[in-house]
Amino acid sequence: MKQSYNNGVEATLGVIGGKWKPQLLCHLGNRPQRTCDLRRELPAISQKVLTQQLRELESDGIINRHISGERAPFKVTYDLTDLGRSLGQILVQMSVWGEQRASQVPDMEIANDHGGFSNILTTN
Amino acid sequence: MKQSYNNGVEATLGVIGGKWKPQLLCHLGNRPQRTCDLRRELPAISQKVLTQQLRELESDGIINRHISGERAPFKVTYDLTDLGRSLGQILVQMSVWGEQRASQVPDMEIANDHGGFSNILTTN
DNA sequence: GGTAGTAGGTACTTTTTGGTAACCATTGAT
DNA sequence: ATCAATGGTTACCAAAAAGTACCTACTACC
Repeated sequence: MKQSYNNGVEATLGVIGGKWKPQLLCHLGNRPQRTCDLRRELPAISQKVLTQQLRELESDGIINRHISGERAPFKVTYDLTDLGRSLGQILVQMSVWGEQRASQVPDMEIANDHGGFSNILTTN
Repeated sequence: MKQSYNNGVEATLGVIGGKWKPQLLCHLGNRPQRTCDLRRELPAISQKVLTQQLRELESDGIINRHISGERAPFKVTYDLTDLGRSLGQILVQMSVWGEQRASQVPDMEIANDHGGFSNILTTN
């Protein structure tokens, strides 16, 4: 089915808009990661949702999935594609804007800054 | 209730992430608009959701609401706050990224480009 | 043989979000 | 007197997103 957006911003939100995607992208922005690494770094995400969001990012061409080993236990690694890396600037700016805002609004907090994207900033 | 985000990107998505917010922000980025103007420009949005999203943007400090007239029919005008204008760059970049992506993915289209944000680009 | 680690799937439920339809109050125009 | 325009509100419903719980399959360890 052909998906239709009203503007570019929506199209972009369709890619980075999931609840966990920003954090996943950040961790993958640092370095390639295995599934179990991501689960350790984001203990609150369930397997189902993790797999789901990784599959979506993969089918959107943002990350690559590499499997090594023919029989279980498999070693599955994810990393950013070039397209994924091209989101870096946007994510950094959103991160900065959001952090600045959170620091000014008393009723808002950034819990455990998994994914400040400052790391991406240094590597881009 | 204190709202908590895991990182700045989520905090930003909390503000611009609604289904109609990017479009509303774009139209308001052009010039101040009345409720009925917005409804004419976005015929698909329902009254309820329009009011809802405008209220959220307002309570997030992104837009201002001005009422003129004491008795109905009121004249209600919305415009961007400084904070709202500070989102301009991010929205433009997201717009550009999304449009570029849509032009490369055959199964994706930008329907009726309400809110390309190129206008914001020129005024910022 | 039991347990933990690895990567994932499926069924079901809950929460969040968006949409429909009907309503209020007021004014001005026909 | 009735209707359209203006700017909402409310109760109810539907769809989307996320979460829970349990399942597979294989290996290595003790």
